[in-house]
Amino acid sequence: MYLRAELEANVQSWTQKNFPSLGIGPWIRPCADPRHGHFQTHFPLLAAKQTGGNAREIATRLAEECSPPPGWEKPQIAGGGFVNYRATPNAVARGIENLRKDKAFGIVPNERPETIVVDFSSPNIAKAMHVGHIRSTLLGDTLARLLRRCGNQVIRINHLGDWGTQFGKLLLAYRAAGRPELSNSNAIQQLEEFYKLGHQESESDPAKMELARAELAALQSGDPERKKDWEVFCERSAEHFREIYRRLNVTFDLEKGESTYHEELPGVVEDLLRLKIAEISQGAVVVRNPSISEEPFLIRKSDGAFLYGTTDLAALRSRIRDLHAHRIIYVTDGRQQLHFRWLFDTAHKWNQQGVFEHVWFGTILGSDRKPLKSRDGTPIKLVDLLDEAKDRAKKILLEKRPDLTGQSLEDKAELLGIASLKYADQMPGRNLDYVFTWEKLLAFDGNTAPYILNAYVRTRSILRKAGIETPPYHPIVLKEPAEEELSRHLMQYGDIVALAAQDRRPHHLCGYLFETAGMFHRFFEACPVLQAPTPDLRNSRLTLAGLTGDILRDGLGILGIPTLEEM
RNA sequence: GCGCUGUUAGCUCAAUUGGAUAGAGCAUCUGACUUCGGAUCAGAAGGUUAGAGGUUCAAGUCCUCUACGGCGCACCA
Repeated sequence: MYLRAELEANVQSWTQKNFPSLGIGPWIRPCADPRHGHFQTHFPLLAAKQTGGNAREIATRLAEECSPPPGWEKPQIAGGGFVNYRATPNAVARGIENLRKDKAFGIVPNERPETIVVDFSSPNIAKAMHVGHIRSTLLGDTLARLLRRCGNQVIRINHLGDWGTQFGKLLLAYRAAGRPELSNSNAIQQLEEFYKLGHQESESDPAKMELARAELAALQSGDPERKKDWEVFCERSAEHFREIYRRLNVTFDLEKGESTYHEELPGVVEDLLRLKIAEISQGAVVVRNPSISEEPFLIRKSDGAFLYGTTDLAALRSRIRDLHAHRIIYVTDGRQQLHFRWLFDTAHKWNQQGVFEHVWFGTILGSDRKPLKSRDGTPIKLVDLLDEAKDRAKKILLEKRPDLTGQSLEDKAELLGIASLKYADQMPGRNLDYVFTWEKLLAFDGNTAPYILNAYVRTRSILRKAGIETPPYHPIVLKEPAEEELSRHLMQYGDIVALAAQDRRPHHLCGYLFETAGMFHRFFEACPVLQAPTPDLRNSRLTLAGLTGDILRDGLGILGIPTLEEM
């Protein structure tokens, strides 16, 4: 319990006793303006509104009857019914000493942990990953880590697009070319070209379209030769994905393609028909719900083929039935909102017991403000983006660190480039569309990963110079405003992580870490550590610097950004 | 047409979910150091939160309307 939480507990016990009908809060939040205090509550205003009482009177009672924890100043009443609180430097120092001993840095696990499936990334077989995949991959990865840190059991799933109609066109062109060997180095590029060829041919020639359909049907009914081709496509694609995920350091617990559910699809549709959830309309099988949309949700085409939604229903059921998920979180582009409303609505009618969430993010747009699409335009390949990130980082490193050469230069460039990319992608709120520019995604100045990493490096450098291996535990003494402000800020870490997890919005954590780094830089200017005026102060500042470093590393780690000891 | 979503400083974004005087970065200008790592810090300037009404002690945030973007609306995923 650190600072806010201590005060929260006191205030809650008072509000529970005096105003039980208002719920349990939380009531205490940090002051936006430090002149008012460190923390504030506007509880009296809410209580007055609900009970018809007088806000200032309630504020007075709260201030007088509910004393803050020891070491806090007397609460002050302000405005129409705010109560402001201020912790003394001693109380702050004690809080930091406790936080320093807490291996979780103030992150409190859920009281009721859940098994949560996070479904993210989901690239398509036989296609290169491109910028359109980056947000789902990074957001899903971070959410999985956030939810796990909050005490849940998390299952990360990559739901690969390995069974769509694109395989008919791909097989058509591939087989027409005599099923050539796919080279190790650029198998994906070859596959993309075959697909493009098959697509063009079948779009311009109805007979070819029929052939493509036949290829797909043959594959789906288990023709051995086509099955074998398809397996090669999958294997080669997996190699490509593995390399990207290795560089991004993203992992999955399960990689299950859509093909996994192929056999279950007829049963799903029959089930829904039998339960009168679905009906036949114009030869197709559909689910209706006018409150969602006039148009129905299609789960079987009139030619008998199944769709995206059918596969998703089967996958959803499997996650509940086989993985015992309480909650499934789908991380995709916002354009799929309607699809997921239909999916969740149908799943509930189907009596699938669970909580389903669509965590969506804005579309990545090209410079023309139109979505970057994979078929028209030129989507930037993820490999190229990662390489460019590394190159730009290397240029800056060569300026700042001319002593670096060889492998250590390569390694640092890779780390810094990808760190910047990851941070830039996660820093804006997730429901904004964003226009893709190299400059924005690969910035190294201002609110960026290098700024935060530099603060971390400074914390490590101080400890190194002091001859200390691991961050120490010393009593905390706070003299300067900069160190007190930093200390109070560090104690908000747990609250911010909880907020980011609950909201499924990691950008809160980005903002917090940026502020933390800024406060540390200010502390660094204002408070000499190694040359501190007294040994007690030196020890205190060493401890504070160590703890700041630990929290920066922990927070960046949640965002999937590794730290480095020097840069 | 219906639905979803957005519009905040020149640009890119925040704002603890209805709280007090809307904050950062970039760009511009001015300062600080013979550095516990300058990939830093301090300061200046920059705003009718798209517009108009409404709800209330309090609105960038909620409601209504308008304008302008983006997206989605049966056999693609």
